[in-house]
Amino acid sequence: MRAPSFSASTTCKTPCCSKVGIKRGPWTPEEDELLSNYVKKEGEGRWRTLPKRAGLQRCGKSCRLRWMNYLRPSVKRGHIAPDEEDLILRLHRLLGNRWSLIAGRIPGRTDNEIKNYWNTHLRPLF
DNA sequence: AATCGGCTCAACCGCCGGGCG
DNA sequence: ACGCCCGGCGGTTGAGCCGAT
Repeated sequence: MRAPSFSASTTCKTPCCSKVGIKRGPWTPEEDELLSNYVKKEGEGRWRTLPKRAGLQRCGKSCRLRWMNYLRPSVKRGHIAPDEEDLILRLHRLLGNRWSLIAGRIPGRTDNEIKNYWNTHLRPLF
């Protein structure tokens, strides 16, 4: 888990967290529920204004990331099977660090998950 | 039982390209 | 034709977990 090492107004320079009252860090089940329900009802997109509409104290990018990587029904989550690992290896040899391209060819896996898997399990082998 | 170090992985950041007014 | 804004991408971070000492 990550604590927002964040002092309200002075340090952060990025657009998405420069506003006070915008939450960062790990998502709670309540937030997941809010986001999940909203996107299922209204569809994906319009991320920047979504948090307000959904009643979330988050920036749009954070909502998008959370939905894309964890809440979307199509994401599989969990252990990478041997054939999936093999696919990742072959695709990476072919494409390099184009994680989203690789993810696009592995059903149910996200670019973030594949990138993590590569960095922690596979890259040390090279 | 307590501490230490390595690893995991959810979530962050900055940057960039494309679409749209 | 040309900025501006947004979403998408790749790289990076660090709290918490877990096994070793």
